[in-house]
Amino acid sequence: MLVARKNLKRRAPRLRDPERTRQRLLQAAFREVYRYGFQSAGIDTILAATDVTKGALYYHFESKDALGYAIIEEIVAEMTRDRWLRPLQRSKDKDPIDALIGIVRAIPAGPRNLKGGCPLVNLAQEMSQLHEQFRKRLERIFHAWQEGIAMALRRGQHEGTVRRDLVAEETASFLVAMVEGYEVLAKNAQDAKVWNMGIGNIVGWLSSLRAPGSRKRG
Amino acid sequence: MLVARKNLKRRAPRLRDPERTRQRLLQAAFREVYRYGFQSAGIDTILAATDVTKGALYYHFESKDALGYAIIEEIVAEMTRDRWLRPLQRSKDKDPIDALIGIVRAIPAGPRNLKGGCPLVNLAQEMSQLHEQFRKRLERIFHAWQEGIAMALRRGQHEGTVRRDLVAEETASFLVAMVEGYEVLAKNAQDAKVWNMGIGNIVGWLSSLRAPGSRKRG
DNA sequence: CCACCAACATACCAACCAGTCTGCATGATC
DNA sequence: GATCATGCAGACTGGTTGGTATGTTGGTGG
Repeated sequence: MLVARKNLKRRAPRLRDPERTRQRLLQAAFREVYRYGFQSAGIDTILAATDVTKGALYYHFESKDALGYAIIEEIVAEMTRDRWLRPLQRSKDKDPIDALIGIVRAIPAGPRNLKGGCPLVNLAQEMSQLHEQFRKRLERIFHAWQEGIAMALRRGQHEGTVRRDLVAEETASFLVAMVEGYEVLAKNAQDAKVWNMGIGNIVGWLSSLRAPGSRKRG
Repeated sequence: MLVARKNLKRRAPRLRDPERTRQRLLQAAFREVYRYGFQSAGIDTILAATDVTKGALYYHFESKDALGYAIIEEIVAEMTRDRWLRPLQRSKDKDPIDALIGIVRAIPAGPRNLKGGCPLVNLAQEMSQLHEQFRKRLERIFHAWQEGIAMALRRGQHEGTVRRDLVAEETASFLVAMVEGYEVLAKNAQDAKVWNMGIGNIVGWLSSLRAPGSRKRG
């Protein structure tokens, strides 16, 4: 007598908006990866955070690795562009030191960022030694970041606002290292004071890059 | 008629040296954790790298977490003491800036360290937001590290070799952030040139901490 | 020489994991 | 209005995971 019941309870009317589904997946996956790391982020956990199913995920992404690549190239890279490269582009008529100080000061110190640290560092630390495909993609971001800073510094050297005795690429990498380093310290301390102290130190160092005779700090 | 055969093939004469067994486990676990991260390091993989069995592991360590704590407190902490705190102690009669420059220059840039980065940063990045017990133990190390540097700087200020206008704790944390930051960059780039450039930048910055009138770089 | 305990060895387990497979609804096309 | 590809839904699978239960030694005190 057992009638084979079809137990397919539709959860919601199908969206039929594949691009939107893809974006939802990407965002949820990013949050999970940001929190637990790529390796420890579970596919099922990601799906549970959305109303998307496994079928949809593997329709849009070939594998978990492919999902990771998309996170790096579409979300993490975009964050760097948004926070560093575009502001540097926008302030092409200003003193680059001022622009950099403004950018560093604008990095949010809210509890979320404090807890999770910098997504770029997180992924790089976890994956770059294990997975060459991840490493290459992450390095592109680091490179673009440093190159953006270096370009601004070179312009400043040309315009006379930045000391001419320093090598732009080296100084740019130094700034990146400082930011990333304090990001690590603040994340471990889970304390906004650590981060604010770091900002202060970095800003002070940035000021020391001004060309002698250039405007002093306002 | 099936006689229950005892299939216990002894692998080697029992060592009967529990402390040695514990150390072997710790070292193998450290290597695995260093490579793959704590969460992704598998118990079975660790055991496969030694000739120790699961029974022995769970005799010496209550859980995987306990094993992680031991790695932090007995291996990672010891590395920091060995590389930073003891050299600073030993050079109590020297200029602390010279001592710090020597220490930074002595950080190995070989392919192994380059690949894996700094174990302290690796663990902190992975665990500090997920697991309070890990975070607390790691923070103790960071704190001791910074405090060791700060003490040396204070002594230098007292003796007149270090600028008096800087706050020792802040400067110490800045140095730590720089080292950790370049550690991240070098690990991602997988390139010794990045690390050497970082050393150069850090040494240059350290030199700028000398008190005016104090001996110039030799 | 026997009891006992530290120090393991090994089989086993439930939970979880990334990934697959089959099926089905829906809008576009002819 | 039949056909078909797109865009999924969801059960299932083989392998791996940390952890446990139970057994087995070698040394040692009595």
